Amino acid sequence: MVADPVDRILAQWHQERPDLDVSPMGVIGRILRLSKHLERSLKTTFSEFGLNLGDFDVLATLRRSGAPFQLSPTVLFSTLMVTSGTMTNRLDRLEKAELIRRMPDPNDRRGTLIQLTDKGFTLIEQAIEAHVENEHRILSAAKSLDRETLDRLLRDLLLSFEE
Amino acid sequence: MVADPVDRILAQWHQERPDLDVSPMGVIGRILRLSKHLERSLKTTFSEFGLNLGDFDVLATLRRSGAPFQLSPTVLFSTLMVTSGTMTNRLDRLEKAELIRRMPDPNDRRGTLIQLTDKGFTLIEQAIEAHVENEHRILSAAKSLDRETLDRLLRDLLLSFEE
DNA sequence: AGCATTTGTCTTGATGTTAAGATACTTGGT
DNA sequence: ACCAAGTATCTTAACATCAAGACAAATGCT
Repeated sequence: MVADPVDRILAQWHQERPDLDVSPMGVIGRILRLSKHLERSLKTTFSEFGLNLGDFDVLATLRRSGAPFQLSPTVLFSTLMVTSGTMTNRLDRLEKAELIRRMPDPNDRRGTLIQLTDKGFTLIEQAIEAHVENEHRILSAAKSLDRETLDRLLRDLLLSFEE
Repeated sequence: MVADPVDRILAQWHQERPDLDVSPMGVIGRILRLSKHLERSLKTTFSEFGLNLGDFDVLATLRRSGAPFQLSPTVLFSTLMVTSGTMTNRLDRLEKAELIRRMPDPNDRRGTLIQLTDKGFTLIEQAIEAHVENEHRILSAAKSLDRETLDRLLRDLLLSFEE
């Protein structure tokens, strides 16, 4: 077995605090570290389209929601696990770039509907293709990875948070 | 099989863009989303000790490095995957809280050694126990999770970034 | 030994995120 | 129909992070 940085961390803790059962650090530490690597990789692709990760997420969420490509800010910020203030900020930015537009919600005068503009649609259509290609490249670097099993186990864990 | 949020995202993309093979989004999306959940959970514990995640990481790295609990800023920021500026900022904060101290590196006049103070040692000693306990609680929420297999697969993937 | 390159740390300015709260509107109970 | 409670969005201020670069000291090449 080849050791990774997390194995070295576990070995240090075992040395220093043999009384602690640090085994959960394996799974948790690896997920946290992987997400740093992943965000770093993904950023590169997004920046080619003038987007950061958060802005991409907003556009992609609108795009995959299907025609007419509109969702409320509340749906967006709760889907993406950010605060409402963060979403206001993102939407301001995207609106200024003319990638989305804000429209009054006809059914709720408090509400707003966020819609992809044509420009936004065209951009995310290209960005998602580059993004998916990039994701393929990233995973193919782990040659013998059993992706299906990993997927299933991650789902198990994720469901323990989401239900 | 129970669907998680990522399954729903994949289904939407399949509907909207059947031409794209979005399968890598499964693994990658879950890792990113899990890390958000995890960071949220871990934060709660750290804040009981007046720490944020980054500060905890610095103290824990020093603690597990063993006596005399000192490392250079460069070792710290490269271990923790942050920029040097971020580390300066964290160290300023921790120094002001008297949890670490900066000492000149006797072997390199450009360099600094960061050392845990007694106060820092005592604090991280308590925090790490609460943290590990919290991690056990988090993982035990996924009752039938095959943690060993998940650990191995995550290591496979992590190694593809770290080598 | 001398000089160009690299390394270690910090500074600066910009940016994205958050928590807390303000405001306007809607909903549900009586 | 009224009103309390809840909801949708935005505002504000504080904060952590980053990229770029400044500076001093160490290293390595000739």
